[in-house]
Amino acid sequence: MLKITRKVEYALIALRHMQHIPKGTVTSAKVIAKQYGIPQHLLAKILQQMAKDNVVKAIQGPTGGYKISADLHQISLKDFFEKLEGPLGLMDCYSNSDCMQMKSCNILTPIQRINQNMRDMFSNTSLQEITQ
Amino acid sequence: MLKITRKVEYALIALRHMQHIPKGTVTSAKVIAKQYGIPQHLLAKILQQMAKDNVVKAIQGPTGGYKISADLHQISLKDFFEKLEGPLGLMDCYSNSDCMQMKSCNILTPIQRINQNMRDMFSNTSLQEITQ
DNA sequence: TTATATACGATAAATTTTGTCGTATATATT
DNA sequence: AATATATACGACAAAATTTATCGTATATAA
Repeated sequence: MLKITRKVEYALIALRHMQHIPKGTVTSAKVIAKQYGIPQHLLAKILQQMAKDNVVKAIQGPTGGYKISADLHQISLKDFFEKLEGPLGLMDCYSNSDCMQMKSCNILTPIQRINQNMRDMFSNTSLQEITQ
Repeated sequence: MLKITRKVEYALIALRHMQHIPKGTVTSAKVIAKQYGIPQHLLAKILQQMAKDNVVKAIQGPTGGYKISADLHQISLKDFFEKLEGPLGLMDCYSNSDCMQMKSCNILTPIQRINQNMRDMFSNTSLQEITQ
């Protein structure tokens, strides 16, 4: 429970890697995958998704790869997580709301408080802080 | 990602229920399960685990059931979560440490900071606050 | 032209979560 | 004493989610 997924983990590893090489340099999914022991194809897909989300920029062809294109100071961890994994909530009822137990549930309000605390925490942390 | 499990959810629902009935009253797993639409057998097991953890007390036989036995002010949400689900960490490397990528991992330190924030947050919230 | 990279949908494997079943034991009630 | 109802608990099964693989298409530098 309360775990981040490998998807997010791999994304963070890749970002941190790219942040620590000369600016503008391009790195391929293959190189990163090898260096950190990540399944190459899987990492590629994650990078592709980050490219769609305008976090990184993809360059095709040989000598191609990815480089960071966003200002990581401007992206909160919450936004980043939600780009990759969808709405952030301790329970599904915050995104789904088709829970059958809705009317009888007695912990909705209290859980909402914890949930908000968690969201605030991730909102107040920038991607930059993690990958720096 | 970052979800609590139904196990924890059911446990909280049961606790909150017991907190809102006359003190000393006993409630059976069956009654709670029916009222909140929870699988009875599953809830029973969770209550049994909480009994082992001295959060609730079990009374056997007909007219038996469970009642809260601990001072919920004294139990942090972190401790409660860990009683039910084991060590709390964003990633397995905090409890396992047999991760093959340990030496090449570049996000260990940064993730540790987030992890600590999360643990602090749950340490500073009592079960009472949630179930009151 | 070739080699190497991204793009992306389909599918499979693995893991974790969630739920069920059967049997044993305790005990209040009749 | 017999019965009904509750907890106790291990084994197992179903479901859901996460993680990984595969195949094919496209872009582009050399």
